[in-house]
Amino acid sequence: MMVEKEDLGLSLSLSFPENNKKSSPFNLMHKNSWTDSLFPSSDRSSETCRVETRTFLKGIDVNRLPETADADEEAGVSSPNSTISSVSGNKRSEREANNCEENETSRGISDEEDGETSKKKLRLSKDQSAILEESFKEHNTLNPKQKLALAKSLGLRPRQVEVWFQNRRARTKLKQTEVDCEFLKRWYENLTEENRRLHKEVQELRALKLSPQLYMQMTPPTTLTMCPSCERVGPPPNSSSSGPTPTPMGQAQTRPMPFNIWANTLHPRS
DNA sequence: TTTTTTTTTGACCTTACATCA
DNA sequence: GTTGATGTAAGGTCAAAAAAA
Repeated sequence: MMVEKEDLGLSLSLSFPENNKKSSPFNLMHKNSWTDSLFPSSDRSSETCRVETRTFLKGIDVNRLPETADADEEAGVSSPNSTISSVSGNKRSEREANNCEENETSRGISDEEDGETSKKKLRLSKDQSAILEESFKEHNTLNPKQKLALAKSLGLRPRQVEVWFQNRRARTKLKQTEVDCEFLKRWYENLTEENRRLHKEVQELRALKLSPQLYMQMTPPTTLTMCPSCERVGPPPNSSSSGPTPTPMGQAQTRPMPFNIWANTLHPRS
């Protein structure tokens, strides 16, 4: 039984660094992956095969093109728009069935072994995922050579690597959007609170102005200084408050607004 | 332990865009 | 400059598998 779940989930934060720095259609007849040629035994168990693959992969620089990118693999590079996948009118289910067959063959699972259940979806192994993740950290896109090399080193088809990267980019972006959204939400809440507080302060000041005697005896409830160059309201000389957190009445409240609110909190966008 | 629900993820489709001959 | 072929990014979707309830 294959239970290889690992938390390779996307982890994004408000302050993560910018660390990141795509076939012919599936050749369904081309079922011999390099894994097969490496591990030709037909009755080898999939686990044994994975262990050996793992051993083999140790020390492989997945971003380095292997010395010989064989012509068959090159021909196997596909794009999502490859003519056969989108024009030939293949039914999805047919393709998936065929792909599965191919995948399992490349993972060392024979057809006889899987029999009727050959429609099972491929699940990348822990090591394959880890290597893909590592590679993604270095480059979130792959040129054809990198894709080919990575596919070869992982025993996958270039198309699979391509798809993995496409999904990874999409899901990273989605996750980042959620983070951005959460940040904006908190920002909005703080602004709302600050606005409410300032309104209240204005009301109090107006009330005081109506009674001049009292007004003259009062110390200013708020001491604000204005930056002459940028014309932003800055903190008073003794203020220790920072950020948009609400402060009690009578204390200075400042919220320096950077030009780009993401600048110090989120990754720079391209 | 079994069943149901939710989440994850591999794969695909479509559209838009860029590049090249 | 135009056109067709090709490749990729991005957004959306589906569905199998795994995890959680």
